[in-house]
Amino acid sequence: MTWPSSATLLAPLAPWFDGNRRELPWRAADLDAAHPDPYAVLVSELMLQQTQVATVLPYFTRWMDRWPTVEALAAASDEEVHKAWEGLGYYRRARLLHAGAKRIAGEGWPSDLAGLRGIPGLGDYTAAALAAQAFQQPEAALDGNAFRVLARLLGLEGDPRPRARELRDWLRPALAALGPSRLTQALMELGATVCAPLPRCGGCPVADRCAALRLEATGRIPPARPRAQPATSEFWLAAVEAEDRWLLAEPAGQGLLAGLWRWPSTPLPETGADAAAEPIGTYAAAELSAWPSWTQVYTHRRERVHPLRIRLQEGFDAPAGFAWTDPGRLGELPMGRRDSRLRELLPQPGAAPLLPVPLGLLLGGLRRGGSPSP
DNA sequence: AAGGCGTGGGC
DNA sequence: TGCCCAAGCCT
Repeated sequence: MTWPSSATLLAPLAPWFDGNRRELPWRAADLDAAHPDPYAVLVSELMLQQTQVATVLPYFTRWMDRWPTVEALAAASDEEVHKAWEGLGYYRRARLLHAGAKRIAGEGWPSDLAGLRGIPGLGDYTAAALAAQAFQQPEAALDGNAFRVLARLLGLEGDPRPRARELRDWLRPALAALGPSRLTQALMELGATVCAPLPRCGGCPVADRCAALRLEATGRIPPARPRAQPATSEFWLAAVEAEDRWLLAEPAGQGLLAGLWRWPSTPLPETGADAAAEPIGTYAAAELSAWPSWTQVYTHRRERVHPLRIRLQEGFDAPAGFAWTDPGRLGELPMGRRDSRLRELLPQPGAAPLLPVPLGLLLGGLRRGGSPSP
């Protein structure tokens, strides 16, 4: 089918956005000029990948306060970058942003979309978002919001993402006519606040021309994406203390919780396994206590976490991949939510464990240099 | 190219 | 409680 002209169809979005936009710290006041701080846009875009605005706001403010320029970020250490990202999730973004800042600090900003696309962490969407919002180039940034808005307006059945090239070509005249930065942000803002998965069409400036609304198909367009719900597995998560130091797994280079410090952990033994009965032996735990468990949800895993504190009378050499850590440094280490949650529990009194603790398994594995598990 | 990668909010 | 989703990217 033939679509109407993008500039005509989307024209009401420009005045709507000028009158309804949220004030966000990375947004330029003047939407018709080049952005005064492309670095701010870069930081915000990386933080906003798969993350809601409300979650990002405090992180963004702290980040820009600490590293106000791309050069400042380039000079930061990996550990402090991860610490500043702590709790935000998808930590690879922090490493990619750090790497991207180093490149930009050394080589300057790329002048076009292809150059931006080559910066670590910038995919099709983010590179175009930067080109449009920071540099006023008529590049179409299609994120989940834009895909949803355009799919509904045009009445596209099925997943709109495979039609990205087609949609970008169609969108280009409207970007030039309405302003690249303005239209890019208007599309996303409309998707985030009005044309949400559950839409509020009463407040929509383009409801009069929306194919999905006309067809009463906003519930079907775009279609929801199927997701697998993995089974839950159970783990002990152990704060092991000896001679006033804590045993921690050092950051891994890849995989779940890469770049972050973790407490030792081990799966709960199968019911009836011998491990639970294994003697503590020479480890001589002076104190053993537990806190209530919780369910830790990741994208592709669910863990039932049983937090535990073990104080030993004597230490032992940290196995490969582990390190004994001074209490004063504990708070400086970047951790994921699971591990920071146990760190926060430490000052609180625990109780006697309700489940049999496989101390032999856990400590034996550690003493033999078992690989750190996430 | 399908799956891995975190966390919190809304309903 | 459980399920869906969120300004995606990388391999």
